[in-house]
Amino acid sequence: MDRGPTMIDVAEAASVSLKTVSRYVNGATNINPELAERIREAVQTLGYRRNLAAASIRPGWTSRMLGLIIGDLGNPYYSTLARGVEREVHARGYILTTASSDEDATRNDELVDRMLEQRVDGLIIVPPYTGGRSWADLPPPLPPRVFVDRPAPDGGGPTVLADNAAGAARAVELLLQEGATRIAFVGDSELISTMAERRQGYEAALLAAGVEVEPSLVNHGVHTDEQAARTVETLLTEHGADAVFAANNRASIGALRAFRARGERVPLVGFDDFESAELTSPPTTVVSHDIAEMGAIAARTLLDLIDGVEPIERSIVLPAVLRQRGSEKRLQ
Amino acid sequence: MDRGPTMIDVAEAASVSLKTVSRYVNGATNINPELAERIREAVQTLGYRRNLAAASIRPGWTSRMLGLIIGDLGNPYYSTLARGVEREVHARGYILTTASSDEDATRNDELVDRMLEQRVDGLIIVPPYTGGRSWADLPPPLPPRVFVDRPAPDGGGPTVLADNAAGAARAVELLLQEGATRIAFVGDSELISTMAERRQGYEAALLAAGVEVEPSLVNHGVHTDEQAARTVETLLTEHGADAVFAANNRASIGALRAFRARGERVPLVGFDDFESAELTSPPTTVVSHDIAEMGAIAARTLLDLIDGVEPIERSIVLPAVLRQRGSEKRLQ
DNA sequence: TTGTACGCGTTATCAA
DNA sequence: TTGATAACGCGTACAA
Repeated sequence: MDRGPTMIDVAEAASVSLKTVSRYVNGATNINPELAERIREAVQTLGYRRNLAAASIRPGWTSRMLGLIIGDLGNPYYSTLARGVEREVHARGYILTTASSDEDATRNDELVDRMLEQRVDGLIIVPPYTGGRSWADLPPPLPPRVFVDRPAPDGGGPTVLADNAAGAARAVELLLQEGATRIAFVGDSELISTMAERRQGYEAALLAAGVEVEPSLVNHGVHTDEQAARTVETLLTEHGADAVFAANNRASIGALRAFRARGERVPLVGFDDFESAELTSPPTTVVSHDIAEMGAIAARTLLDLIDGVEPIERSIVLPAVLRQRGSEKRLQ
Repeated sequence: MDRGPTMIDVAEAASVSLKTVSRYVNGATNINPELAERIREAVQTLGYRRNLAAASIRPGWTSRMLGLIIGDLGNPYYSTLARGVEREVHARGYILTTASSDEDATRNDELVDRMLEQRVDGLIIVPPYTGGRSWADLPPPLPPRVFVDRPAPDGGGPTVLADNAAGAARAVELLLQEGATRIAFVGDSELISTMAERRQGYEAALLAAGVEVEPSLVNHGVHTDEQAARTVETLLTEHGADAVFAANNRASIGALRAFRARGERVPLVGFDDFESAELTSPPTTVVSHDIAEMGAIAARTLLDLIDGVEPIERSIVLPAVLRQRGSEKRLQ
């Protein structure tokens, strides 16, 4: 099997020593121009390509590869985050290996192991919903690592989060201003930290306004648009909900489907923006944060960590902003 | 700097030779159970992790890493494709490094070089719109590689494509059936092969129906929704278009925006599905292909190639199917 | 079944 | 400025 020419081949072709080629390849300046030219030629004609894997096993050298583990690359939320990470990482000369954990803790741990065996210089991880190994139990040396979107697991590390509670409260306040009194909460499992926080924000806003929290209006465990649509339908027909806070974009889309099927809508505010929120009738109001920026910040934090710069804050929280588009209003 | 324990450390701790540890780690069966147990313990207590980068430089061994280069990870179209690739790749024990070329040929070539230096076992590439290096000019050995979504460049390799022309023709036929006679084409630059093919399908369908192709109705170079919205507005007010074929999803979204701004719509069929096509009023009819499946097929083709199995077909073409939802109809 | 010795492609030391 | 030689962590002939 042909593995391509090596430095030795180049050295022979250029009639210089191995070390001189190494110097040339690594951009050393103290090289006789004549030899440099011979080496350049040899590299050209042989089609030499350096072997970074071989270089990386030398002491003091690294792979200049980073690992990113997210829930699902196919989910626009995470791919946007990945894009933000990628931008920063490439700007600093690293490449990125990406993998989806499918929110499975075991799978997540396997991917961590695999990437560490591949000797990535650091990891950016969106922790799976629940469970998984504690970082405190891992054998040293622990790699530089940063957690995003959800709190770091036990023994974790620096974390970049969105302000879920404040964002949710902001959404609910808006619905209250519009005169709603029976605001439904529709979201995924409470075991997901973002969901629990958004739920807290929802309750805090209600309490602050003197509105009682009614358990029958709070719905967790909604994984798909279809489930969300059925849930919203039930909330409207059986529980007298007069507004909906959709705690993620699947819930928003489900609510919109339910409205369409019913031919009737109530005020709606969602959490997380989605591609065509502006195309719905009326356009959908959401609270959302800059996901790509969240990824970029996580990447910068990790790269700093690799360079030995400890982050000032152990946890960075990004604000969620309101994008008011009309769906929070009552029907005219 | 601590680089973690090596096989030598494990061998010493377990009082066995290096080779026995190597055998153990690689799952050889012919090991004295007693020694195996000692090694297991040593691995456990030392927290040994194998160094795949070091292993990969041995003859006959590889990195078990694959590279994927796409236009933009943040674009749902490509992230869906990436997810399809990832699924197959992980199932066969590989990890995937992903990178966005931003449709820049030079950037694409740089990424190819970097991944080859990192010694990936193969590459999956969405070729940038235009230009870039010819594969025929690259020095051997050329890595296993597969191209997706657009035709392979000069000297390329196996390719997985969608049937753009047939899909576009199908969309236009549907609009013709609804009685449209002045069907506008709205899409991105003709330099993008998918766009050129969709344009061809558009013209072929018109000609087959005996409808003349009118240049003023054909619009290339639309990159954003905003541009598309303005273009559609002009088509409706100044060129008497009575239907729109939107050649990608940005064009679809732009058309929907223009309709909303005007408070009036004409029949519309788009190419490529989008997240909330079912939420628009009416739901948007599209022709689309299975992007994740396209990625999965590309991945399988590459993995086969790595195993020495040449693909039967040099080019695999996936059908585009019609998802009829109502937007192709005239107003009642 | 186990171990010694060597090579993979690269960079670093140190003497020339 | 250059070059011989020794690592880096690992897998494998080949000998024991």
